[in-house]
Amino acid sequence: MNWADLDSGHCSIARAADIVGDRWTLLILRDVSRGIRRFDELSAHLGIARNILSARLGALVANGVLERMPYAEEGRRPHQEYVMTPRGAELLPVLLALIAWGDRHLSEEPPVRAVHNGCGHEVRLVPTCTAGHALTGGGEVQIVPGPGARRVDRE
Amino acid sequence: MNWADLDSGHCSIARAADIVGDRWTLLILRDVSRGIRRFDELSAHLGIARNILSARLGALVANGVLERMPYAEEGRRPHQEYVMTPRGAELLPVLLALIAWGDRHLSEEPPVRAVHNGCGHEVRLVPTCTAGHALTGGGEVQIVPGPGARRVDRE
DNA sequence: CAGTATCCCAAGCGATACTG
DNA sequence: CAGTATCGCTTGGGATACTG
Repeated sequence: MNWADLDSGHCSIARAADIVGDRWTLLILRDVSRGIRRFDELSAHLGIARNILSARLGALVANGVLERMPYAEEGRRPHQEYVMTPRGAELLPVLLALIAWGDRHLSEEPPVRAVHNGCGHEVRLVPTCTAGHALTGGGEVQIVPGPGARRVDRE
Repeated sequence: MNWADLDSGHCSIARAADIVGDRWTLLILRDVSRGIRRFDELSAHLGIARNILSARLGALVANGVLERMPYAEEGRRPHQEYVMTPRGAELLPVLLALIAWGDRHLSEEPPVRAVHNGCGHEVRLVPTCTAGHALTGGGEVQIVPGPGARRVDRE
């Protein structure tokens, strides 16, 4: 099989990157997942322009990653919040992987940590082979085409 | 502690996204990790403009993610290859996480798979708490500031 | 409070031509 | 083969003002 014939654009990485692969989206998801959920809070914390934030939130809602919900707590004015959908919550490993790499290679001390809600201990991503082997992480993994791979049309 | 006071820009996610968070870089790393390592091969497979590819490769080398190596196999003209550094190899979990999410939510059938070199079985990322709890993945993880977090200067 | 509406700039990108 | 050099377009993004 010729690797070079596999359509690069239909790869899951490419598709996922189309949704979360811009300068702000991952940071929005980080903030939402940590409890910053209102438009003005996000705007202030991220330092993002309001129109851009609006566009990003709209796209994330359209892609089913976030959901926009009206909140009405008693004694306060009602307001909107953006919350993770299940699909959005499943993006967490992406954030964890970036945190792990950034902590290890770009900082002396970790600026953020990921912790288990229950016990408060740190959470790591352990690459595990379905045959049960734990992978230590040095060139043991290879990315190969799956059943959904497409070939590029060529003559 | 006031979450909103933590400097969003010094987060590891933000720093990592500065390096890998553009439209092409993750795809370049995917290709390099799968054995597409020469300039023209990458250019052809990705469909990226040559000047952009040049810029991206240069940045990745500058950031210590890739290394540029001259290759001289006998019988063939010598050429250049880009190979993963150890630092680059540690980005693999990011790719795995994106693949997992994209496969699950953006495709019917997985266009790419990650497999263990030794046994050929699929590799998954299992979020694991250092206390030993395996996490099933529904809202059990929280992102919190670490020791290296900085506060924003405000009056 | 939660956005839209404008305006403008800069970066990213694609296409193409050229070079050691 | 492995890039660099230009050019021009298009998008992302910042700043600001405005609205229900």
